[in-house]
Amino acid sequence: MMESMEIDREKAPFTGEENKETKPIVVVLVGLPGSGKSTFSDEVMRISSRPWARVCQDTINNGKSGTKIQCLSVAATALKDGKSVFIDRCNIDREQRADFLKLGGQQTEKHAVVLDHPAKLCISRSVKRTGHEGNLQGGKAAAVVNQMVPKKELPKLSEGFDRITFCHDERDVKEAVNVYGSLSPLDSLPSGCFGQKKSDAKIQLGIMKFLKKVDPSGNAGSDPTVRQKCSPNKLSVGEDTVLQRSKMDSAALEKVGKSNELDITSTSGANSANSIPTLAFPSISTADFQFNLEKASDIIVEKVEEFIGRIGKARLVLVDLSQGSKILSLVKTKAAQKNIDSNKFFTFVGDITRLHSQRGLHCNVIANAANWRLKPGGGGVNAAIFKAAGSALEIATKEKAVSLSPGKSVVVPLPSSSPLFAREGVTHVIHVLGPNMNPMRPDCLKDDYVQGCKILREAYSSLFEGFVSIVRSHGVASIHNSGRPLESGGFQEVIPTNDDQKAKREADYESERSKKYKGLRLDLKSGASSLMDEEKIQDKSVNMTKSWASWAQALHDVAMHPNKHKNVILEISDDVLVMNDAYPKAQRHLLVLARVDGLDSIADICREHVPLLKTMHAVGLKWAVKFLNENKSLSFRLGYHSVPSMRQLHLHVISQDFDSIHLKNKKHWNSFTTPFFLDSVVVIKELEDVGRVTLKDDKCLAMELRCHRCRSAHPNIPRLKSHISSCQAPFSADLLQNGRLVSSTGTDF
DNA sequence: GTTCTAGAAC
DNA sequence: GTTCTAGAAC
Repeated sequence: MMESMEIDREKAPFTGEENKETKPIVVVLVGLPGSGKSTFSDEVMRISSRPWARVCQDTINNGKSGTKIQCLSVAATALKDGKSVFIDRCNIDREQRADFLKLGGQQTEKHAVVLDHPAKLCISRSVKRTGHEGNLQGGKAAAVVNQMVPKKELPKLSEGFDRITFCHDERDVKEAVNVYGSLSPLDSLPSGCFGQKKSDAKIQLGIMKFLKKVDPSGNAGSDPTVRQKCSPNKLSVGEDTVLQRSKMDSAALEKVGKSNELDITSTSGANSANSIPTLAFPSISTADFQFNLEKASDIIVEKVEEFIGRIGKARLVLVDLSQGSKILSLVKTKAAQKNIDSNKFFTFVGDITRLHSQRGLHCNVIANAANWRLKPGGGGVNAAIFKAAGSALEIATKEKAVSLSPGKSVVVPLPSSSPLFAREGVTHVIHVLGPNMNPMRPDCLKDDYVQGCKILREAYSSLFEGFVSIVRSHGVASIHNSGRPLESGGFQEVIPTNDDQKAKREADYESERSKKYKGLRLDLKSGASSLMDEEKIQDKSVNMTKSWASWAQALHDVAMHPNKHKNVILEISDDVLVMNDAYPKAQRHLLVLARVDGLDSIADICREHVPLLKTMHAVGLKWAVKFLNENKSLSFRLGYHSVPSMRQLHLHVISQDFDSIHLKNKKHWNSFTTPFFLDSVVVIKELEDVGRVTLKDDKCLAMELRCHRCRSAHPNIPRLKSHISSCQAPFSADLLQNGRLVSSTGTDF
């Protein structure tokens, strides 16, 4: 496992220097006439805060069409001025693009944006356009496009591009416009191929075969200059800042053994790599669980040796985030000593959640150094993988198992809805739990390395067994032939739970899953969900109103059945009732409840409720004044939570001392001191003026802790509370005006 | 909404 | 080691 600090280096994963200065970008637009290249660049330039120049061959000669040489010269000038440039010409084949890839040398990023619309569409567009300009007869325009179609050769990373974006429809184009348009002068984009259809490779291959231009394998390796450029032996770490992406990748690749005939192309984003099933795995138990590195590296090599004969052409890759990783170098050395085939097993530096997009290494399976609860969090690889894979992985994991014992693993097919599937091509995650030697962590084995080594061996056996089962059951075919990963072919180890708590969780699991995830299970079951599930899903889609958990019903119950709660009610009428907040967050903290059934929160309010809100405010204000008469040092705000936790519309009347043992966390604080708290007077005014209330996102609740008076920031709740106990700064003018703050010195009464 | 607690932060 | 947060469970 990697430490979380290392995960933080994600943005500059290699040396941390990559992003220090941002290079201008040469964006080579690729597309037929009428594909929208000019529109694309215009759109980006319109919204971008970054300096751009559009180099358009059609207009470069004082509005008339010019030459490629002119384009190169204008582009070079723009780059010298620090501008990024769009090369707005068809750039339909490799040869046309090659010279633009030399622009600015290594000081520029080279991108391609492919506007790959159907030729029919391009023709109809360019016919219209040329008709307008009167340059070409419609028929001629069609002929020009048609002539170009067979020459179309999609760009590849091996040509020297750092990044290629394929757009197949208007939605893709819009997305790409946003991506480039929102780049600030300091931003850079991740390297790699984005949006490529699986069929592209085949079409491309067909064209190439037809033209006999390129090695039909489609490999960049057919280009000797690239191969040489990529030779790991020619690199040293110090060169990284000026290296281009393809070099970075190969530098990141720490091949086991001394051979340098490694198929770099298979790791540079070329399609051929996608066809080799590859398991990327972190070193298990050596980070957080403090397993001895020497022993761990022995076990890794031993287990790799045992399994390497069983995985066919598939590959195992030990991954670590840091360049100087001890475990990588130990394993590398030991694997070389044992002459393990370095094409099938090697070590690799990179973020395991971004091996394809950042490092060009496609791994269809990744291992996760999981925790026993199979839950996100905990830092390191586990946190990173769950974060990168999104909720889809959590749900898919729950489908397979709820806990894991040390030495065991569980194979989880990754739903296509997961970003890891879409971006990285990961089809399976194998969670594996190693032995813990860290006394600070649960289930520590103390120094029992006899037991520890046994469990670590089991862990790798289980992991590799899982990978073997994936390779054997569907392997290559599953990676790209379907829109979603196939179910694992039988292998999985669902761990029987062995203590009461775990057993309880497992028992709860079924009912909980049906409660929480019924709407999401469509992703998991490929149209084969049971009738029962479908009924539940339909129910959910019909009933769109928010459902409230049982604990959130308390206020509703009081409002509907006040007789049952006489002891807590301070005042009651037909419309409203007043009660103390059960967990007051300040010296004085009341709730004024609406007694109408069906008004759960401020989201249900519209103009017709203004009289009710005015009543609630008047009642609340009356109590605030009463409290002020008892203690003139207090001040009050009356307002609603944008998104309340408890059902039944309720107005908070809360003194601004926030002196309470019940105020314990950030959510408490921010729910009363950020825009999440909607002042009653403001809500009423908004309803009267525009007929609806603007709610605030619950992002407010995660904001930093700031004093509500002087706005100073504080690192944690205790420090904040200590500060507010003495801060006497005046409240903001905004609060003092408009009657939002009720105090004895205020203007309200 | 609170309580409980693992694990992050110090 | 203690303090504090944040997520899960209710």
